[in-house]
Amino acid sequence: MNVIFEALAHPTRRAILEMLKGGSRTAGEIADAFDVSKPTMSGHFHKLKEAGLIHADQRGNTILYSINMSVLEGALLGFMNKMGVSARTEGETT
Amino acid sequence: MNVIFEALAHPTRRAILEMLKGGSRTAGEIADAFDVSKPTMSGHFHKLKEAGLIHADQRGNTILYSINMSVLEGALLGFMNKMGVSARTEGETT
DNA sequence: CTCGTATTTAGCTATTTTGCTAACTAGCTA
DNA sequence: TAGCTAGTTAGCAAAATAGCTAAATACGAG
Repeated sequence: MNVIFEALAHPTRRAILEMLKGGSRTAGEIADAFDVSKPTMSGHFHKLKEAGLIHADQRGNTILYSINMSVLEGALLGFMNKMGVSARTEGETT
Repeated sequence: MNVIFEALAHPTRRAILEMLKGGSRTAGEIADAFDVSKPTMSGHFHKLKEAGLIHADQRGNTILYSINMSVLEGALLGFMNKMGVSARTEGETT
């Protein structure tokens, strides 16, 4: 849980997740969308991966990253629940 | 928004918010509940305050801190919304 | 096998964060 | 006013973060 909130603390990493929300992208595609070097982006990927927020899929020469929505949801809803912030997932009846 | 996620990135600060969820507490009461020095706690209060997540109320000799739930809710729900995570506040009909 | 492309790892620097102790400020009480 | 209590500010050190360039790795194409 802590590693997830640490991963979410950087605006670039939140933007990567937002971009991935629209579908999987290669490391290069994502990197091109930001104004930092590829190694720096690679470091961000690493943190997101270590938090379990994204998943890497080697596709030949490239790496296809995709978001792990359930991990993000779990962390956010879990924290909201602990904080007494009322929120529920679509369809939940509690 | 960024300042809020940065504030939420530290486990002690999240724990402070969780403690404050149960009602207002003085700086000393909160500090006593954690195993770090008071100046360190004061630094955490400062970050939470600068993020708008807590509010300080001077009561004579002591400072009473309380959580600003709407700010926390706004940030979490706002981010979830941007990420396409389905969540709504209690009673919302959208 | 060699070359080019995609991406990460290594190694470095600058900045920020977290924590500490010591000192200061403000308010209460005697 | 003097002294206590509550809390913050100042100043410092250690560690983590974020960024860079250069080099390494891995794969596919020729």
